[in-house]
Amino acid sequence: MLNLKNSKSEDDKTVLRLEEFLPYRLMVAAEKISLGFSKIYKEKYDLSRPEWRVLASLAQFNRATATEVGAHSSMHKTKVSRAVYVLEKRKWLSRKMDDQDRRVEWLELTREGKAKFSALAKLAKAYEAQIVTLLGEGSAAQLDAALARVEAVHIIV
Amino acid sequence: MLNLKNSKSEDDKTVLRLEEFLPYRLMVAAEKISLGFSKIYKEKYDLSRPEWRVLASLAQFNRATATEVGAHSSMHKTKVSRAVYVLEKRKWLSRKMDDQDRRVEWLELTREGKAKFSALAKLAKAYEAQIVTLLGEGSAAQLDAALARVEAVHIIV
DNA sequence: CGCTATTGGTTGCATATGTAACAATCAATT
DNA sequence: AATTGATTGTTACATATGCAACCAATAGCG
Repeated sequence: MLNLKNSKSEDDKTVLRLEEFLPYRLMVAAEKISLGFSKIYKEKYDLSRPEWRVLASLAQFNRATATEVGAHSSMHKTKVSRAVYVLEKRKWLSRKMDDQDRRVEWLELTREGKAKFSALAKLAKAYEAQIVTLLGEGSAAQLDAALARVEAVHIIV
Repeated sequence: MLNLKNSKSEDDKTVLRLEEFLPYRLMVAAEKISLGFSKIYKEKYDLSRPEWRVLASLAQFNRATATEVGAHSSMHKTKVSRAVYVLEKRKWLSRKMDDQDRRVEWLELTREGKAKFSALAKLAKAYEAQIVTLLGEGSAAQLDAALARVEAVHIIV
């Protein structure tokens, strides 16, 4: 029998529709969802994304090293270093050298940094709630579950 | 996990866990999934992401303007412009001025460009298949459906 | 027509980023 | 103690990016 499937163009491995390609779709979706909130912290608090992430990490940890912040927020250490520098200049965080190991410095939000973060966290939750509403609870739960799977996956390449 | 319900102390609006925040999770997941494939086209074909997207778009359209490519691949026109320049230099695509409207130029992959894309498309499909396998068909379908919802949503901010 | 507005595409500039190299410090081994 | 290696964080450099300004060409409209 003839293999009719092979003659169909949809099976051709050399054809690919970008708008159906998972890495592309995920990236576009992520940029879309992130853009909305980044506008908020950029316009209202003049923060970059790395700065926002450092802020959020320190709010969680109370006290952490730059390495820990980077691990927690999936950022390269140079990004963390630069974001910390800016936040320190703005007096949203303070550094304190470790007594035992003088390579590490402990980062901590100042009172002002904590206050700013609290306000921002409210906006973040409201934004997230808006997204969930727009998606619908069902789709949001689906996305949540799918993301958990992606997070658990180990890609070898 | 998304906190869809109003539970106990976790619903303090001034507290936020970065690793549970949807925009963050989506972005990290997208970077993770995209990184694997970008390594392939960077290392094997010395392509940037914008270049890869232009290549894929032109392979689909056969013939398109830079504006069309940008719309199709979600890229700013300057990114498209620069990617087109590089691909033209490498003789992977050719430009031809429109006869009617001399502002627009039609882009088309050369024979070489098409050949390179065909090879790359195979790798792309294989990569995507690997991701689907790793996620499991169920989670992959979930992700697919959730992404479709995200794509359909209109964020107001 | 002739003026203005719009569109397609490029480029200058300032900013953001990753890589690699670096300084400083600590750990491990001899 | 001295040497070697690893770790923490910063910085110089090259590249990538978005924004705004720009040029060229067309469309709209009086």
